[in-house]
Amino acid sequence: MHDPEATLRQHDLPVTAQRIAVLRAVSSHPHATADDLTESVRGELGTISRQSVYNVLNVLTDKGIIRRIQPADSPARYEDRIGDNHHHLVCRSCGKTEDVCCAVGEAPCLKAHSHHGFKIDEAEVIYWGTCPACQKKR
Amino acid sequence: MHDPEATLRQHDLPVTAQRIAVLRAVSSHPHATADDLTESVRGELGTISRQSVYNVLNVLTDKGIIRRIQPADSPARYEDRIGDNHHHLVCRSCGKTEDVCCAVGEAPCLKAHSHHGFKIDEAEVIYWGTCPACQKKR
DNA sequence: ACCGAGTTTTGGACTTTGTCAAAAAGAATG
DNA sequence: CATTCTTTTTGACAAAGTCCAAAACTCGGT
Repeated sequence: MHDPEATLRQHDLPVTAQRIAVLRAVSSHPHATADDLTESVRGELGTISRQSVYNVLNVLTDKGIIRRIQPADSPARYEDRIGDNHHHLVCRSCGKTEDVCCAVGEAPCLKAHSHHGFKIDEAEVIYWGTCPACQKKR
Repeated sequence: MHDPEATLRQHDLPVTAQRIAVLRAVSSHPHATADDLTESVRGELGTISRQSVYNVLNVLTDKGIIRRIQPADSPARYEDRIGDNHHHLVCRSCGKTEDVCCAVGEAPCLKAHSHHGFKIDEAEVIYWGTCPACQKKR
């Protein structure tokens, strides 16, 4: 995400300091939670309301500018990297999240046949495990 | 789940009316939420506290007797069917959840190489889409 | 069948994550 | 610049779950 301002204009979104800051924060802290991002934005802007962070994140998510991921037992996390069908690796004990490319060749995970009459539009894969740091701790 | 009582004893869990009822409810209402299950158990026992339902569900989940699934934007759901590595198909608009067998042959989804030093123990797949009923509605 | 020790269940307060709504402030167009 | 429409802010609220202490129950031994 090189130019947050341009990105906003491309999507017909009024440019505000809050949006620019949130966008930058998401970009530089992949997989951060709304809370993490609020912290980060406050460091840059001084203040921002909790609600605004949510507003911005929701708008950006709706426009497809960022992606929201919601692993079990964790608040939602946000990321910049979109449209490349990658998946996630989450640590059960600390929540650390990493990106992984689709492990099984050319996105076969998307080829699920339409089961039960559902119209499938996405296959979400989460690999659960323990991160190196947490492996040491125990 | 034919004999909830026997199942409890097998796992060294004291047998209580609440546990039997919750276990039966999970068995007969696959993918139900804690709230749904509370409803169902109240129909059978008359009363049960909200906390007890959570207690029981947590114990059963810890012991591996039932499985908890937590799709985004939905409260946790519980199921009986465990150990067969099946995945889920969730309707984005109504939350209806169906089981699907691993779509790509013999569980290749579990073969993710250990990335980033993580020790991976599970690959969770959720197929997102629209169920037949919700397709008609719009 | 009863007792006692140790678990469960209960009820109520509390926490976390997020949304709703109305008023104040700010961006963009002519 | 002024107007209009959107955003931001503030504060209340909602859903899902957990924490804690007291009361009730289960189970093993007698």
